[in-house]
Amino acid sequence: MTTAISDGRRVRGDASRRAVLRLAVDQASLSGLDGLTIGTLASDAGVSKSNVATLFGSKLDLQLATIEAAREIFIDAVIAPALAEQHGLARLVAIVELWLNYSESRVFAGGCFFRAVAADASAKDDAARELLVAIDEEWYVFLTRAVRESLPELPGLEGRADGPEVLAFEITAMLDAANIGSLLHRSTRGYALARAGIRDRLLALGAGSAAVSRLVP
Amino acid sequence: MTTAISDGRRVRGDASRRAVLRLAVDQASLSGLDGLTIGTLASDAGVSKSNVATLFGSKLDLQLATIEAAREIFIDAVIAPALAEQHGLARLVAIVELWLNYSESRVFAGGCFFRAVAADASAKDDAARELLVAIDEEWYVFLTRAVRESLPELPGLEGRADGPEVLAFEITAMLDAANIGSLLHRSTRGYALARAGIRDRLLALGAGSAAVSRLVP
DNA sequence: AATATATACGCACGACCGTTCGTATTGTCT
DNA sequence: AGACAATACGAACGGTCGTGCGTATATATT
Repeated sequence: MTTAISDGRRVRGDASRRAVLRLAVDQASLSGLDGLTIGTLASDAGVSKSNVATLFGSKLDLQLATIEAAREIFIDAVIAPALAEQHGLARLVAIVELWLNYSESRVFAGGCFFRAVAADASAKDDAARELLVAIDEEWYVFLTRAVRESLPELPGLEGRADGPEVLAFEITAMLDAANIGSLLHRSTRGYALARAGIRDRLLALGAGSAAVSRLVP
Repeated sequence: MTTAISDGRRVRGDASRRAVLRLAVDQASLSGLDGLTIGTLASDAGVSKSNVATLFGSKLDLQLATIEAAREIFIDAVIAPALAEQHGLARLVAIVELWLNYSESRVFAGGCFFRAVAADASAKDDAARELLVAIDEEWYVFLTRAVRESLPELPGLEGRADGPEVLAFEITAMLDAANIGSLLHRSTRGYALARAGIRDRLLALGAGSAAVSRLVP
């Protein structure tokens, strides 16, 4: 009589899945989706290996659930707070600052989850890669829209049909470079360079200095 | 009587090492330094597993040799041809174009070798990571010097002490973003965006349009 | 109350991992 | 010529991987 999805009974199981996934996203952000192993995960979570296996069915399903969990954490850390800002340049600047904070504060132990697993996944050809591609396109749509909504405050971008796309590409590039640099060199220099580079870019496009004041090291 | 390094006898062994390493760099560029396995490598090379093991001593030494081999291939593909260009903006533009070609033509099967293995290695704490950090710093020194030698042709960069460093960071960021994008999305769109972004950036800094004419999709 | 479902466990399987033996062969040096 | 070092191989080691099986328990549905 109830719907096919009967969550009532699965309260215990969902709690277990959530606890395992919280460890999984950190482990995957450090070692990639292949470095994510059921045995290590079970040991860290204090449960049996076969339990983790039955909870997620297969390794691939575990990877997919891990990616989805990381996506929700990312939304909570960056997307949702940015949407709380008002339209326009203020939101665009907020996205940049929130993203840099998301990377620098190590919401995931290995920095940005999606950059950490992209290298491993891009060489494969399974559902995990497809999901990551979809999430990446989702990000570009979100960021490009934020740029487009800032056009009135970025007069330098007028008359260029691909202006928003190029700027979204440049911003993403610098965010990723800051993330990678901080992981590889174990310093915060990349974050300062990204803030300086993006701020200069926005100022060159005619942004008001007050609007970009959030982007200072 | 001869030097301690007697390469004469090792001709056969060196040839074997080279053949294995040529496969190793491709495999590592696709699967990372951890995905590089002695068994698969031996199978692909048509030799025994124990042979590969004895040729390189240990897994770590194999990884280090693979990184060194990739470094030399990268130098041949990008650094050396760029140094053949004259000083200044021409060389800087050549570096960008050579790098994009190096990534797009898949000199390594998995795109840029160093970006592919950086994710896995940055979470570890061994000699492989140190070597990759040193190579990355080597790259930044090289690129920053090329920017500095272009200062007379980039008047927009005057008066900014950290100008060359920021520009080198931005260029590297866009090159990496093009590389990652082409691998994840399996399209060449990222390369066009990187060429457009870097060209616009150089033009905005006062570069002559002739000097950057190489950067067109 | 009876049945079905979802956790959770222990156990074992085949496969692959990196490493290490013993051994044969080849090339280099004294 | 003889001693020595470097390839190359086959075989086996302990370890971990993902997966499947049987079983016990707790919850939900009938």
